[in-house]
Amino acid sequence: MNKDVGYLLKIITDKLKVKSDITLKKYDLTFVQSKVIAFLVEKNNKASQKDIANFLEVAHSTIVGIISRMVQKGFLIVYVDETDKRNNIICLTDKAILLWQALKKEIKESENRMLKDFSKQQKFDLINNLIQIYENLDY
Amino acid sequence: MNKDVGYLLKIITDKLKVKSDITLKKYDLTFVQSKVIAFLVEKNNKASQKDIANFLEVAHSTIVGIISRMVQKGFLIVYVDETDKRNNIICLTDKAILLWQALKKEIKESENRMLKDFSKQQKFDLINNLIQIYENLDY
DNA sequence: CTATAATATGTAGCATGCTACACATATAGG
DNA sequence: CCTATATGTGTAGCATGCTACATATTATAG
Repeated sequence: MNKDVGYLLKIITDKLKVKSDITLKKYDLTFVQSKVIAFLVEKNNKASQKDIANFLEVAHSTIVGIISRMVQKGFLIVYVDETDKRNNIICLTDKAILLWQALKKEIKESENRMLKDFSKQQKFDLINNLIQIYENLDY
Repeated sequence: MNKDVGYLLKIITDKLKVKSDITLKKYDLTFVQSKVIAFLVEKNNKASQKDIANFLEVAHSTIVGIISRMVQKGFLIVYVDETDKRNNIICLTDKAILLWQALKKEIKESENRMLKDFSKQQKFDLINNLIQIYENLDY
């Protein structure tokens, strides 16, 4: 196996996405879509489109498609913020809220599977290393 | 910052791709395309389409687009293997070979920037942890 | 030899990322 | 108030992933 870190990160991320998409298919959700629901739950079911883009750290144009597909499937509702008409406000539908407990379990299990047999210290070091790499990419 | 490992891996990979694409734009190449050239150099400038897909660990259908764009731009030549007509054989053009030294330097620098201030031991542990995560995803 | 299985590639359709450009709405400075 | 700037969203066009299906070629079993 090639041990270049950039390469490893890429193939892990691809694989994680494929595996997660398979797991989440029974809910009619994708990996990224599940992250949007998790974020909205955390934010008490109300966030602007921009907030979601900031959380996922993607370009605003990327979010447009993700949200519109989730609206299409009945997971989200979008309305214009009347106090600042530039903002789209995004909320979960009942359908999404009802899914949350099961979804939360899947997300936790996915993380546990990924870090199977990692000690607390190893996890801590790994996370710090990843944050360091993320920051090193600000050049 | 959210410290979920799956999330960290994703945003690092996205950022690495964006940064690399900017760096490689002067050669008219993308991150993935540079990996194809690196692989072909390593393989003495001859590999099947399938070999490249295996190396990048992507579906065969993904490779079709990557190779055809690289052929379009004059970096690759494709011909059918006469000893086994199922295989497409891929080679670098002179244009790609002439780029290689500069490209190699960029790839190395990218890796160094990413792991700036990591000790040898830290790098070693990180790589082993990543390999472990990759294997844990085989469930 | 011939039928079946395995292997390699191609195509269609989709999801998720990006940049570049356009437009609407708010905010701030004069 | 009005103009310039900042902020949020939308669209177009592209690159890179995927699955599912189709086709061509080779290998293998009977």
